[in-house]
Amino acid sequence: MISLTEENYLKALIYLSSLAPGIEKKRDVSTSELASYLKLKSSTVNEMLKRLKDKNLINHEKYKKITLTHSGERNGLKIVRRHRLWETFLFTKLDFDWIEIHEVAEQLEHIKSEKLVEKIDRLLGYPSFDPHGDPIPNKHGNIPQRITKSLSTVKKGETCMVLAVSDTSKDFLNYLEDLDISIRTEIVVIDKIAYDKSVKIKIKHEQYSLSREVADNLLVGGKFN
Amino acid sequence: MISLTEENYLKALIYLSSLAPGIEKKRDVSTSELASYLKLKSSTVNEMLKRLKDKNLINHEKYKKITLTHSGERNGLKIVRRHRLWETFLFTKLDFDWIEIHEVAEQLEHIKSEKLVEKIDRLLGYPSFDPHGDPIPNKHGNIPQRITKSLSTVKKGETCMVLAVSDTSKDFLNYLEDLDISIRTEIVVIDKIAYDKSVKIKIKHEQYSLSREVADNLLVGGKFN
DNA sequence: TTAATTTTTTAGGCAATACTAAATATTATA
DNA sequence: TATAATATTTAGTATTGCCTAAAAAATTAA
Repeated sequence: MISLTEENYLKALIYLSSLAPGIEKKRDVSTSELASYLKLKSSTVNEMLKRLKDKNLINHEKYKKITLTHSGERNGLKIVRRHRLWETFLFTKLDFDWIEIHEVAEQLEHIKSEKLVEKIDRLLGYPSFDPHGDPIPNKHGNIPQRITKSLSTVKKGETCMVLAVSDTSKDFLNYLEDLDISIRTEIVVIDKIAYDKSVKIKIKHEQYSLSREVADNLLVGGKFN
Repeated sequence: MISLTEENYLKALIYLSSLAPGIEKKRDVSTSELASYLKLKSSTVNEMLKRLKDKNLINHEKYKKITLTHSGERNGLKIVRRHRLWETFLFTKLDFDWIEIHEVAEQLEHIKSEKLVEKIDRLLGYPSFDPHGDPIPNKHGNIPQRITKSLSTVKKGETCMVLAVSDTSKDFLNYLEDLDISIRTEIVVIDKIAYDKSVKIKIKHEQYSLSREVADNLLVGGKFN
């Protein structure tokens, strides 16, 4: 039996080792990195690492980096799956805002019932991506892939569609909401300013200028991707 | 902040003091009664009582009975509300069996989000009764009333409708499922056997004989109640 | 109404999960 | 390479929520 707290550690390890933006292939994670991500002290994390190792969920040698075992990865992905399915449910079935869904899903993801997850999955029509555009691992732990690129790389004159964001902070999501940008929003790149790498865009006949930082964090695909 | 464990104590107190079958008006609850209901030791319960008292959720004097404060009652009813709304959701929206819904709802009832509960309530069309026929307290803690009587009290020849059960054990629910009896099932009382107080009934042209015990635990109302 | 029984409370422990402070190991820098 | 800086581990503490065993109070019964 994996406790709620242990589940959160596994989820954090999955995120830091594979899912965080910019990670190409799996990377090992340090105790302090995990501690700072979870906002806990290293000593606390260290103790938990012992327990996770005893349960064969991670590999960890004294003073070395942490990697997930097969079982740890499988269990971690299960939690990611639940989290993203619940987010999708809250967004599409209960009309929660894009911004509110995360913290409720943080709780719902720990509900222990295989059947419940499968029923929700079916109710949603077996979605591959959540409302943030992130892929939902299937029940076997396979992660659907989709080709996305940063809005910064889109050429002048091209039209693209927002598929995901690489920053999910409240500040960023709120800003996007102000701009009326969400998943599946169509964006036309009108101009690219060489000086500060900012981008002039058009959304439904409204023009905006996005800073380089914002453009970097908007992941887009072809219009019919 | 009320912890998950504290919520379960409050829910148990609401049940034992007001909601358990056969309770007409509120009754005080003893430590040992609560302990045995929660399958915990009296000493454990005793400690928790101190915490609940500190939080002004119960009244409790040494060696005396326990009563809920206004705040304790309100909070307890909130949990009952959530439990019954989730049961209704699982049953009507996800096609869970009558029998499976309880233990999943036991987990879901602790999710902390007012908004989620209200959204689920709306999705369900603001139901007054859950799939077991039990009343769902509204957001102000008011409990809808419905006149029900035991099947044992129905006269020979009368038709009635199952509205609730006073035993929700797995054994009993399974037995009802075998008989194809669920909420809103119509029952015609064909005969009442004085000898053992058993009841001959008809459900959709099928005849059965129910023991006194079973008839006692089936709560019915008039056909159009 | 005293004695036996039951209930409640207290005392002392344990596991999970967090903390601070101190010790130790590793890595980086001068 | 020696030292400074950083990371990790250990040791000791706190809280929640559970336990057993024993003491104290209340209730029941002879």
